[in-house]
Amino acid sequence: MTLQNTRSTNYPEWYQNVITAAEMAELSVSPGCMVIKPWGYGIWERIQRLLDDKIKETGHDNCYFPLFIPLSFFKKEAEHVEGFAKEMAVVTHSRLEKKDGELVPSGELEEPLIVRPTSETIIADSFAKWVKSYRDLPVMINQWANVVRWEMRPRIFLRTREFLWQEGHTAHETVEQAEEEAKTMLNVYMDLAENCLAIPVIPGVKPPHEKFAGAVNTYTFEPMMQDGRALQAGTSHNLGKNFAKAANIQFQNKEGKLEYAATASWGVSTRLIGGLIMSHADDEGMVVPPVVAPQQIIIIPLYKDKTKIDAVNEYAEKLYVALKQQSAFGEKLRVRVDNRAKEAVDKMWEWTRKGAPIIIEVGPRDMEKHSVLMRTRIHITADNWKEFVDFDAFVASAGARLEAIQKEMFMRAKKRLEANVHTDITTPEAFEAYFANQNVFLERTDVPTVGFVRGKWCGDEDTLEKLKEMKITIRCCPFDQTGTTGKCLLTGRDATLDVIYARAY
RNA sequence: CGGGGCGUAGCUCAGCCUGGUAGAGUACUUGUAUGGGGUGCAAGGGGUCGUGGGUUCAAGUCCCGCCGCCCCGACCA
Repeated sequence: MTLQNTRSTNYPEWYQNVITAAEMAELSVSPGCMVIKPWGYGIWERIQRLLDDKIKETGHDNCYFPLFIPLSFFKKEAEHVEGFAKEMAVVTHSRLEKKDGELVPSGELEEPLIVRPTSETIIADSFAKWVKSYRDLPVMINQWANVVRWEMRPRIFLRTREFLWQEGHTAHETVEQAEEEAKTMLNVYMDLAENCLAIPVIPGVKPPHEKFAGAVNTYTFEPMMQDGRALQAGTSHNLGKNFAKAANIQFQNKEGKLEYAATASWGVSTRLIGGLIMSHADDEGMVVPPVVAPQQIIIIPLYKDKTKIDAVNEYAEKLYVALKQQSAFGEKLRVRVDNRAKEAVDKMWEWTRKGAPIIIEVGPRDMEKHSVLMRTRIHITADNWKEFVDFDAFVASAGARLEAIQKEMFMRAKKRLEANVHTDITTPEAFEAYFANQNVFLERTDVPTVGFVRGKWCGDEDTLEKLKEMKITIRCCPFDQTGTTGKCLLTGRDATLDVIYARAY
């Protein structure tokens, strides 16, 4: 089976095809929710493990807060509730009763419970109990959890009603410290994106109208998908004293005076997997960067000569054992022998669709030559798709090969990003003409493509309406501001702020 | 919540106009010939045709109600 749609013919359908073909996830019978299948969940587990280490290295500890949050908690921070009110799942009853043969909700709760869309409010409430003195600060915690946002138009991995994420929450003595925390964690995320997921990003700060509801500053990194759209992959917020005031997180400072703490929060979700797909997958299916691949090397024994099945199995096992002792990226290799009772060629294509970085086939011919047949996923469409490599030479080079694949994947994506951030659009007319085109696969040459535009923004109120009209968003104000004065791309007025304009998911 | 479309095998769909034994491709099982770039041939298993009612000797097909899903809008840290 090849994908029904390609990136060129139908990009959104192609995305769905990849997920199905790679057996990463499927839509559940429960509307708007997804079933994450082993290969997709395996990638999430890799992300979890790598990020969890970084979270702990930066001084945070894991803990767990309740799924249900009393409705009243959301009344405490006005902006916050406004940001989430339209997508909350509300629990109003505690049991079912049989009435006229129908099961109907009964036992109405005194106070409705919200299924957490995010946990700032309930965690702030605990922080208020935990923090009495400046000696109790900072509090630095993280939780791995599921959250629910009742999205109207779900898209698998990108926008589902329930998704998995981590949310870090911290409390500090000063707003400056909260600010530093937010920036530190943005750097952790960028490290994850670039060095683990091989996704280059543009970091920056969100403009005021795109901030997290209730935040002082929201930091973000914005990768570019293969159709030139941006995907908000992770954010980090300096919440200032807003949530502390709402939840009454107060402490006595060194002078003995009561002061409100400053808080920060940060999160990334399973949406990263959507970003991974749209950054790396091709028309043959998924391509997983070696660092996050649940299995990095797949060994497929060839059984065409039935008299040699045992010998081939033994040969495959020998290769497996040898590879398991090798390392890449400072970890032992993850290798699997696929000896399921399926045709070898079917297994080979299955792992191709799943995007395993290296697929090895071993058969009687290889045993004689003491070699293996190697194929790297990122070169699947090249002419020299297969390579016979000496057994020992392959074992010795396996780690380095995976590291080279990781690097090449990152460079490919970086090249694409750099080639599609346009800085030569300087007038509102040129801006409108550019975004009049649709977002399509960036490698198409038959139609205009659309990427990011980096240009000036005056920040005036009337620009927001125009953005909405054009369905363009300001992704971020990049950290590397030029400081020059130019014309706002929306109004033509003088402006000095550089921003990234793009269509987004 | 407005506009449009669709519910038939695990999946993609035909059959409906013009009522008369439930179909194809694919996937799955078995056999066979194959086998290092996606096999060929043969046989087989799998369906309350979304749901409730109506018309009829007879309903997947015609009529009415309901439910669900998809697309376009609105909405979307």
